[in-house]
Amino acid sequence: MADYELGDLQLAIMAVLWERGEATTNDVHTALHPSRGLAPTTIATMLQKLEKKGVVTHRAEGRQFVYSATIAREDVRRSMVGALLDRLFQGDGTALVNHLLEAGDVDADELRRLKAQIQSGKRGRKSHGDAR
Amino acid sequence: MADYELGDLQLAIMAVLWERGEATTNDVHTALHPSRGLAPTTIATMLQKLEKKGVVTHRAEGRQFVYSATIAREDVRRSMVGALLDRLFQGDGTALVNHLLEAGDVDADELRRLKAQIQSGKRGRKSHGDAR
DNA sequence: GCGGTAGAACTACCACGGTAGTTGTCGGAC
DNA sequence: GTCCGACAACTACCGTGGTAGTTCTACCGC
Repeated sequence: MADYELGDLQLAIMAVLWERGEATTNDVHTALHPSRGLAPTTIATMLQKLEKKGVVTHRAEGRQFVYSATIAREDVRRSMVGALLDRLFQGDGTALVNHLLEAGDVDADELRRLKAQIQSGKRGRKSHGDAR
Repeated sequence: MADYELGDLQLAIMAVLWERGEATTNDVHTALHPSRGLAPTTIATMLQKLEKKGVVTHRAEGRQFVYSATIAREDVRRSMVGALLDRLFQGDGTALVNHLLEAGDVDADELRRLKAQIQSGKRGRKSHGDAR
């Protein structure tokens, strides 16, 4: 059930991988450069660290490495949100939703919409046993 | 607008301070010992680090220090939830609520309750312009 | 064939959370 | 007055995210 705790840059990199399926070091660097302006070696190093950690793998394609995530975004979200929930809200999810409302990160309308969506069947199971 | 990023132990300590208003090193240690079994010096060191960071202050009472938080729980929540939101959900609060539902951290009933509560007036101000 | 270049590998560093031992000090008990 | 105990201060150390320079290597073009 692993407990993933990724840092900021790590998540940014993972995001690229999740969005594209796979990407070379260069792809990731290019994608992140505008917003972070990091050296390519920094990305490469991070990718290596992520690999040592087991959350990404690579495959060689000619001279370059093509990386891809080995864990699902959902899994990371689950574990990180869970950790935050425990640490900051003593595990009380409702308190978090409440906070989100207070902070204006979601508004009541969206909540309403969400609720409606839920009731319209799409819900019921609780099979989040795992995945991939 | 400060950006608080506290670690696990740090939050546990802050939680004690927030709950009690103030507490001595020993109080904190005693409160946390059952769950974490840490050495008293560890707590003391952490308290010092938190103080250097500016999130707690102390007042001497006899020969011991009585610590108290200088920042509100809400502020920490705001900044940490905000960071998580950006990093993991690209800032989409609704996606987080959705995740919470999927993960079973809140259920639709609670959401309904929350929504009802909101509509019944308790809401309205949205003064999260800042604070202290 | 040779040199340049692209990209991986290796190494290094800093900051900081977390953990704790050691030392210093001050006040209270005898 | 002296010694002990409580507690703060100082110092240290590890792991890891983040950052990047330097080195190594292999391919490509001339």
